[in-house]
Amino acid sequence: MATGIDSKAPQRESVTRERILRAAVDLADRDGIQAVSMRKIAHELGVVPMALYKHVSNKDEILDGVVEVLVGEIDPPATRSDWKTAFRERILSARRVLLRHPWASRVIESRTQPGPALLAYMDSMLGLFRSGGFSMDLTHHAMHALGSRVLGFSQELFDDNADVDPEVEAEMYRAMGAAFPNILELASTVLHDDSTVVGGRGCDDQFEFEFALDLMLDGLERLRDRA
Amino acid sequence: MATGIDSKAPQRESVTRERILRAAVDLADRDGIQAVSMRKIAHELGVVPMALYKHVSNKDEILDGVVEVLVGEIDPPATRSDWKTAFRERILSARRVLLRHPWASRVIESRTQPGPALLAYMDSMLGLFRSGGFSMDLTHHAMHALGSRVLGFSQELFDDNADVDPEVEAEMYRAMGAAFPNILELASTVLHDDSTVVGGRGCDDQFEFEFALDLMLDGLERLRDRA
DNA sequence: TATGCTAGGTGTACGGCGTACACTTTGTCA
DNA sequence: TGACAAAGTGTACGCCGTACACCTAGCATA
Repeated sequence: MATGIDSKAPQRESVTRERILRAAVDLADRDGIQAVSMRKIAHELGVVPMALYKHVSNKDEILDGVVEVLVGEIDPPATRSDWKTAFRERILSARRVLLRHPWASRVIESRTQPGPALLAYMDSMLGLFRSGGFSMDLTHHAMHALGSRVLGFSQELFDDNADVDPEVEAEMYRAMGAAFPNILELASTVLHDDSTVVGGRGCDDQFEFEFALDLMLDGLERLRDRA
Repeated sequence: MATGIDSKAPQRESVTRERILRAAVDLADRDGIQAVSMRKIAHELGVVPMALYKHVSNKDEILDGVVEVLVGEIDPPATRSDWKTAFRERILSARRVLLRHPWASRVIESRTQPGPALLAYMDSMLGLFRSGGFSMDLTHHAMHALGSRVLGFSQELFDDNADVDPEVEAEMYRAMGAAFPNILELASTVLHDDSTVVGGRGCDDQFEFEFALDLMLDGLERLRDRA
């Protein structure tokens, strides 16, 4: 009681690197990635923007840190499973993280150097391949081939999550019909098939993701066995 | 000579949508994508920033247009080839475009809706699958699986083009050794193997790209034949 | 020839951004 | 008690996209 450090008074919890990262994640979850600015993070913490610079050196460092936080949310690899199951499960765990944080893939893509958590994740994924009997060379190619899929996302060419009302969409397809017959046919096939699919959206993203993942894993396994 | 529209005086060529797009591409090629701003484009055209808004409605429209320009640079599909060769060649042509414009993949990723040129490209690629005897369903999954690879790029997890001097890099690997043994082993394998590779860099990106592409195409072909 | 419309270009301004730099405040220990 | 360092503040700069009012030149019509 003499020292004055008694944790009595709540005294407006002070800023730390960790609180900054948490605020950034929360902000992105709540208001989207474009809401993550030094000013808004600071506001969230009840502090002036420049105060953040006592704990991080710039915004990029915050984004790097956010990626590390996200990677930290991925489950550890299952022990006592064959390499393929363990690998697949871990990727699907990463994917669940990304689905919780829809803005995350954009942030990850924007980073240019991996931090310790991401390195550890990659190292562990490499280890799974090696334990499955893959040569170092093939493991290397495999990781490149998988690309961002090892983190649970794939780069779709355009975001079909845009919510256009079905009427407009139907009109669009009609207009496209003459010029783009294959797209038209694809659209009608997909829309027809998926009447039962969750959300009524065009395609089942989870299915497409696992389809592509298994296509790669099976192909890689075949290459391993051929050698 | 009476009308006054004589094309004698050069009279400082006026702004058009096309000149705006060309200026944007040139600017990105020369100074990087972050240099593409309304102000800089306008400056490039010898005009005030707000003048651009008489020809495009906002910056997003310019970026959409830039993507269309890029897609227009992709070679048309080879006629008289089997589906796989034609498909592969066209993707590699798209890749050449992206290598000419290293900033392009970032712009493409940032777009949310495809324009006419991209739709036409996709339609034609779908057509190649169909002509190769793929069902509409399998074609659909194939396009999802390929993702941005149909446009010639793959989303690498981090950009190993960062130019760190080899000494620093070696030190990094040494430090990593204990914590990330697999990465260390991979790095030494790759660095050893690639002493002859173009540019002396870590990996041969073109090889990795084609490796992954062929892995997918072969896998897809097998699925087609099984059905 | 005079009138007025229109397309294209201008100037100013606003609110956002990241962050450099100089400052005050606060808490700790000698 | 006084010094020092760490944490937080305030102001300012140069960027960004773009809303809005304005000006100007060229043209068709009366």
